[in-house]
Amino acid sequence: MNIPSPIDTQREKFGRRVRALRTERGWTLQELSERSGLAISTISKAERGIIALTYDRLSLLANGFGVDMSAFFSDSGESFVPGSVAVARKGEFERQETPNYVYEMLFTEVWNKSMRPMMGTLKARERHEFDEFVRHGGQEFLTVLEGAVTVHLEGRAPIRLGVGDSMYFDSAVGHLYASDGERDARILVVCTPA
Amino acid sequence: MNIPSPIDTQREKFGRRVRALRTERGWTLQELSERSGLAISTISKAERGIIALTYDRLSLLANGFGVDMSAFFSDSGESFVPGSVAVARKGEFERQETPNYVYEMLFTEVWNKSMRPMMGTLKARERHEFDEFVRHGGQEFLTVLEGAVTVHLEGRAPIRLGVGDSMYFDSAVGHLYASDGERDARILVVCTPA
DNA sequence: AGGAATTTTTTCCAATGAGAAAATTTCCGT
DNA sequence: ACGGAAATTTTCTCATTGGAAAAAATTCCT
Repeated sequence: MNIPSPIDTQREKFGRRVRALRTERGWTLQELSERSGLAISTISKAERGIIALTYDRLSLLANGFGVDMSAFFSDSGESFVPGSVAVARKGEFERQETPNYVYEMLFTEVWNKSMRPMMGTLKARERHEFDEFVRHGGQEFLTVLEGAVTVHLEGRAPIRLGVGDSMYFDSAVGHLYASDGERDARILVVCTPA
Repeated sequence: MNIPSPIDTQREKFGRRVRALRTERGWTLQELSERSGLAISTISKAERGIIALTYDRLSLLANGFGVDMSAFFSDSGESFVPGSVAVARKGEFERQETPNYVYEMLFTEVWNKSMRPMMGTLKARERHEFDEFVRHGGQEFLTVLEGAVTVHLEGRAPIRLGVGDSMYFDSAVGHLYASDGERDARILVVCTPA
């Protein structure tokens, strides 16, 4: 009856997504059924790719989850499951150390994020090493949490930032951060991929 | 037969959107039919909200238009001028005030960024007003700069965050922030568009 | 206006989705 | 292992969708 086709895998993918959303919250079919108004059996079949939900059921389902419809389709890959939530407690970050920086990458376990946040500590120093400018795709947001920072942008005058100051720029522009004060500086950087 | 319901208006809204997408391109039903593989009559009915397309037809339709499925449900953005740099000094933000929050949007002048950073102050209060959950496309990063915050996520237990804690989640999940301590809380939020 | 070509809507029937309830499986504690 | 409760899948039936073709409406000529 059912000829295997790209649509079927699509459908199955969708089903897995729904099931992930549900089990992640620890809900049973019945609970989701009550929240969304769909029949238990309908959800069960949808999760296994046996049927393709109609638009209106999809809408109800999204409501039941308390998510926007687009959550089902956002093709942020398979890894960042729609509806995902991750919490990182202070200090629970993955440390990455270089002579001049200490970076703590946040949420490395959540793949395919559309943002890569990291906390950085810039070590105080008199004279800067000859760091290379960094260039990459995407855009970059930087804010200073403690201390003072000098941002060097290729082809521009250095920019001094104090606590509470922030910057937003195209990461393709060569860039380089340095602590400016006597003490170490703390910064929060968020990058987007190319 | 058909009892008028919120779903119907939903459905009609969707239909109008599809029709807009099609006429915008100057396509006839037939042309879209050939591109998508759906029958002319099916598209016609869907555009007028007579029927609710199933997931797989929706998928085909998106293909026909050459867009991602989520395009049906979210509005779009354009591009960020390559090489852009913007600096925001502390306090130079655009203030946006509500009874419970004060948000300072950063870099509002840089259009079509791939991130929307904002500094928020959550006013301390005993009992929270009945704020609606907020939902939108994209993903969201939150870190606490001062005070303590309780994050309410639809369908989940509230999450308490202290200074230095952070979260990363799918913005499609209904969410709501509240100050948790005696004092106002300061947070930094970065969103990506849908 | 009239008529032909094109586009959209309607009709009809086969195929598929949706839900209630029964059957099965999974998950417990004992 | 066993029994029972809870969760999931299957079955059965009815309602709705989806597509081919006919009917109606619109557009575009002369």
